[in-house]
Amino acid sequence: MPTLFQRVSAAVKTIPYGKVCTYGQVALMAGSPGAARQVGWALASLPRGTDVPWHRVINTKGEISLRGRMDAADFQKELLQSEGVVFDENEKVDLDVFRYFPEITNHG
DNA sequence: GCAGTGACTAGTA
DNA sequence: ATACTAGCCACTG
Repeated sequence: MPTLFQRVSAAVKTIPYGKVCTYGQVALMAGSPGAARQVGWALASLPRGTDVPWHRVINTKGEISLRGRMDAADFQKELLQSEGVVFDENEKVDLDVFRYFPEITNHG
């Protein structure tokens, strides 16, 4: 059984280019619905230059949630914009357009 | 084991 | 819309 860190990493890697996902959604993908906080912990624990597209993970409000890491938040925003993600004047993402659901169903 | 903390989320006022 | 509260799970001291 891989660690949460590994599961989160794998889940985030499934987010395609130009799409974003919420912490809760990633937690669900990782097999721990409700463990959105742990997703943040796992992403914060990611190394620099990782293969994990951590920047495609935002909160349920469509905002970049990085607390105490505004520099990283700006970096994430730039990365997303680089992928074609558009931000509101409030620096929010239109989740209705960008939120990505990788066939998360309970019947499987 | 207990208490504190955290890149979260949903509910209530 | 903002502020406060409760729940969540894993790491750290």
